[in-house]
This record gives sequence, C-alpha cells and structure tokens, in this order.
Amino acid sequence: MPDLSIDVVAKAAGVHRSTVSRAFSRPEAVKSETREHILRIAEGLGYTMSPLAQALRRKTSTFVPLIVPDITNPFFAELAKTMTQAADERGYQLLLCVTNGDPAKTEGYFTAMQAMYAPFGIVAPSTKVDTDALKRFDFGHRVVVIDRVEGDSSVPTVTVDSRRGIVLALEHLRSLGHTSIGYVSGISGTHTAQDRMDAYLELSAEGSSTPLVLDSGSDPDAGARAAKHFLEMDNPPTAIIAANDMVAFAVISALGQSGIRVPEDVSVMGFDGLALGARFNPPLTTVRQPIADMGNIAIELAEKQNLNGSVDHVVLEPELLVRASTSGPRK
Amino acid sequence: MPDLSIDVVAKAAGVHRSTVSRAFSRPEAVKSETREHILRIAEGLGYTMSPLAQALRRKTSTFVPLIVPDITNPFFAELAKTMTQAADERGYQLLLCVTNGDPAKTEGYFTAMQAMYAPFGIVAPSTKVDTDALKRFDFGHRVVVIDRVEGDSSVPTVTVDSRRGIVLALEHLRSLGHTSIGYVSGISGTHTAQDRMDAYLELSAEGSSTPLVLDSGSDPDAGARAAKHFLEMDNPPTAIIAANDMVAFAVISALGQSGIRVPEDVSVMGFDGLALGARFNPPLTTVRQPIADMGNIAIELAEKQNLNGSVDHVVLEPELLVRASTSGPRK
DNA sequence: GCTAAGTCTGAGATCGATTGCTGAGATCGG
DNA sequence: CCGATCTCAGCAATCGATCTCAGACTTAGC
Repeated sequence: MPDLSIDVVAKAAGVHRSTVSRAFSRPEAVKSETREHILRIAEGLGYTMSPLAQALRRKTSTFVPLIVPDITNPFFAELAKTMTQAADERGYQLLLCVTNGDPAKTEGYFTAMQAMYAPFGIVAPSTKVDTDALKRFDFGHRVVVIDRVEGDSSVPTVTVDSRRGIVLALEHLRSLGHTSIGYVSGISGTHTAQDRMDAYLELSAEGSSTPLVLDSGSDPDAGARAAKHFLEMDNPPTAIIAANDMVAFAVISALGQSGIRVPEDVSVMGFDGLALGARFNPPLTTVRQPIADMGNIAIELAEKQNLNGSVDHVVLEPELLVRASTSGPRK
Repeated sequence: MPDLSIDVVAKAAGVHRSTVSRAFSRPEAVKSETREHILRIAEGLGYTMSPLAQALRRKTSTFVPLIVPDITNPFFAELAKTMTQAADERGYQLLLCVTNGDPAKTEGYFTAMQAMYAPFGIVAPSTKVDTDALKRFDFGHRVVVIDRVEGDSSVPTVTVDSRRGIVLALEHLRSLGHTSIGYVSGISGTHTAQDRMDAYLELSAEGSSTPLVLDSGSDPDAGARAAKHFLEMDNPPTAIIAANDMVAFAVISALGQSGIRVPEDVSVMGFDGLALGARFNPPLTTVRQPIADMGNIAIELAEKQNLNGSVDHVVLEPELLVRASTSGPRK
C-alpha cells in the first residue's frame, strides 16, 4: 500500500493539493465537476484524510473523550455504548478513558486530550467534582459532567432527578404495603449518590417511618455487610432500596446465601435500570435512568458550550421499572 | 495557555528545536547537562509533546486499538480493563473500538487505525474471523486475535483451552453425582463458542450420557428458551453447563421465574469467571478464563509480530471456580 | 466591447514534531 | 603540535493536511 497522501491524489487528479483539500472539507468552494472528479479519483485510490495531519493543522479534532472511573461497571459500560453512537452520529469519535477512580489519571487525560485538540469532553466522575480544580486545566473549561456539581456552577451537567427517583421507589414499595423500608448506599463520592441518600433520609422520615440505613460504604462488600446487618436485626425492614443496581445485586446475593428469599422474605429495589437487571434472579425492580438520553444530551451540551459558551444543567426524569424483586410484605 | 510547541521550549532554553526533540526522544544523543536544563525548562512550562505531530512525523504512534463487539458485555469490559493497564505499562494508549457486531465497523476501524499510525491492534471478534479478509487490509497484518482462527494461520492468537474447560466443568459436575448434564450455548459465531460446544458434545458422549443441548442460539433470549425447553422435558437434566457466564445468569433467572431453584433443583455452571458471578444469586460456579493474562499476552504477541514477524498461538489454561450454583443432584 | 465583480484554482507558509547532514570544538595518539 | 576521531548542536527538509492571498477566467452591466 503506497502511502496515500493528499498530494498523491492531487497528482492523480491533475490538480493542486489545496483543491483536493477543499473538495473534501469545503465542497462549496470548488466547482462541482472538479470536486466530483477528485472524489472519484480519491475513492478509486482508497484515500482517506489523515485525522492526525488534519487535527494538527486545524487545531481541532473530532476526538471526544469520555472519562469514566470503571468500564467494568455496567452503568458506565452502557453509558459508553450509547455515547459512542451519539458521538458517531454527530461526526465525533468517542475515546474511552478509564481512570480507575484515580484523579491523577483524570488530569493526565485532560492534558492528553488537550494535546489531541479534542473540542470537548465528557466526565462521569466517581467523586464530587471540584469545579475549581477542573478549571485549572485548559481542557476543564470544555467538559460536561454527568453528575450534579457544587453550587450550580459554570460547568454544564446532566443528571437524573435523584429525589424523584427515590419518590418513585418509595411510592411503589408503599403501594405494595411496605412501611419499614431500609436503604443501602454502596456508592458514595458523587453528588448523585449523596442526593439519593439524602432524599431517602428525608422522604422516609416524612412517611413517618424511621429511616434505616443498612450500609453506607462504597466498596463492593457493602452488599454483604448490609445483608449481615439485616440478619442481625430484631425487626428488619420488609423492603430495601439499594442506591444502584449493582448494590442491589450484591444485597440479594448475600441475602440468598443466608437463605433469605427475594421478594418472598424481603423486597429489594435497585436504581439505574441496567439491562443486566432483567436477567438477574429474580429480575430486578428498579428506577430506570434514561442512560441513552444522558449520553445524547451530554454531547449536545458540550457542543452548545463550545459554540456560545452557554452552560446548561439538564435534569432528566427517572422512571419506575417493576420486575420481580418486589412484592407485598410477608405477613 | 499560550500554545506550547517545541519551539517555545527551544527558545526558552536557548537551544535549537532539534536539541529539544533529542532531549526527549533520544537522551543519549545530547549532553546530559543540556538535556537536564531543557527538561527542567520544559517541566516549568508544563510542556508535553504533541502526540499528533510526533505520530505524523514518525509514521508510528502509541495508539493500540482493542476492537470488541460489545462493551456492555462484562467479558469484554473486563478484557478492556486489564488491557488498558497492560498497554499503559508498555507505553501504549489503548483505544477502545466497539463494533456492535458489525463487520463493516471493524473495517472502518482498521483504516482509521492505519491512518493513526497504530503499530498494531487487538481484535476480540464476535464471528469466526476470516483470515483472508483480514489480510486484505494493511492493518490486518498487524493484529492479534483473541479467539482461535481457521487453520492455525498467519495471525497470532490467544485463547483458553475450551476443551479443557469443558472437562473441568464435566468433572466437577460428575464428582457431585450428576449423570445427566445439559448444555446451553447462547453464543455462537466465534471458534471459541464452537469449540466449547463441540467439546461438550464429544466429552458428554464419552461419559456415556447422551448430550443434551437445550439451546444453541446466540441471542439474549437463549437463556429463556433453554429454561422453557427444560421445563417441558419429561426427564430434564440435573445439571446445566452454559457456554458463558451471561447465559448462565439468564438461565438461572428464567428458571427462577418458573420456580426452579438453583442449585437445589438443578445445578448450573457458567464459563468465563466474571467478577459479577460472585454477586449473582446464587454465586455462580464457573470455569475461569485468565482474562488479565490474555490481555497481557495479546499485547506481547502483537509486539513480537511487529518486531520479527513471528506468529504465535498461545493457549491458556482455564481453572475451575466453585461457588454456589452447583451441588449434588436432587434425590 | 470594456470594466467591475465574481468564481475557481494554485502558491506557499504553517501546524509541531523528527532526522540526516554538516560543522565546530573537544579529545587523543604519536 | 597536528591531523584523526568523537561529541554535540544547528540547519533544513519532511510528515499530511489547511488556509490566506493572489492571479486567471467568467460573467455581467451598461
């Protein structure tokens, strides 16, 4: 394969380099005959422009980083999947960047992406993002965050309404007849995690039942600890809300290990709406986040900010997804 | 942030551009005093080299594509995770490319990666890879495949020993007392999927029990169909081997929906060893693939092939992982 | 038919690096 | 003390595109 540069095509088409360039990136600036001729020749040669050279010269590329803490977490995987497509449709190429929760890595990606002339980026954090720290980076001025952010600041964000989600969960459980409803966090760090917990605490109290947090850790063992705690209680709740689907899985698994059945002995709900939940045992009742929408909107917000500096905060509506892990309380 | 080019650093350090370049990429070619001086200045300015310009000029980059069909599948997610790190450690930057099973996308990535001057790539296919089709692409000569390929050809591969894995599963189940062991494929397309199924068919017959394939589809509903089939049988098997963990999850879930208990009523095993399996209900007994090793070795093979054209085929040993989804057959 | 206003295309500098070549000093043996 | 050998740094071409400028040709208006 001889190296295919723009000059090769130019020679083959009998025109100047610049004309070929225009034929591709500014079609209206070149006579349509010439353009079609060039395109035909290029096609025949199997030529495509070098994104590298292009980015270098233009000082802007179509690479859009999506920074996530852990791709092994299905929530982020689903986000990545839908965002890949959303990016594609708009002519961008999503670059997945995994931090493993290490803030230093995030910063590394920032400078790398700056160097790649990425027009903007999307960050799905694992901690409360520090807006000021963000803004210390050049690239930090061009990201949108998938989480709430301290004091509605100058960074565009997309989130779903945590409180509304908890309301949905609580209503569902109460309509089933539950009055004693526990909570296990299993995540922390992000504002979203905090918001869900706060909403539970507050709304649970309103409902005249005492809030009951089985575990508030954020490690993978939270589910097991919550189950242990549950077993040790004299008067355990008849239903449990988990802060996200993964934790719900862990709770159900741990409970199952001790012979507790879901939903016969206790109802368990998740929060996320992972596809995986439909194939859990039992299929998980949960509060669905519109992940695909989040991805699309994140990119839109990024484009908007890039265009006219506007900083929007979009809050999406969650949705109740009833499957089989909840039922009426045991008599 | 003024644009930080190599010339800026050169000026600041009072040397020529080329000297700065050497200070970074060919340390031995510049007097150590000078070099340290330059490095210090660069550090102070917060300068990093443009990977774009570098790749353009050198005609080789450090981008390594990992092409997977679906990042939402935890197997590929885990692969991506470990490979990201493996790549990092060797100075590469992994670029995750998701095809959604569309071969056209794979080809698109090939030419894109060619244009990015990627030194090589890793492909985790969802279909039997056609070596000839691969070789039609320039970039196809520099990939390693995570699957077996037709006729031990000229493409390096990494796989785990499918037959051995099935042996492990069968031995485990038989030692528990099972004699009637079913199989559900749920995947197909890859040679690995084929190999597992073939191994089951063959070894199962040897064990003097008749092979019993509950479902051989490859869609997400295979689990449900297998469960349906199971329920309709007069004499259902007492144990089921699923071709991978995800299918095992689906089978257990579907069975559970019909009131069949695992492992009390029927034992179910998976194949993969996903981290998720430990938190399933019940925790999944499975055959573990050394995913991290696969990632590391894939990159090693790629480097080797790139260096001296050697084409190796590495076959890794799977390992039995006993958890709670298997037990003795019901009396 | 002649000038003014468009259309198109070509020239050449430029983006941020790398690298073969050349030459200035330093080192060294005799 | 002199030429030969080494080191080390500068020069300038190059990678594959983009884009401003300016010139060549059309087209239009009167």
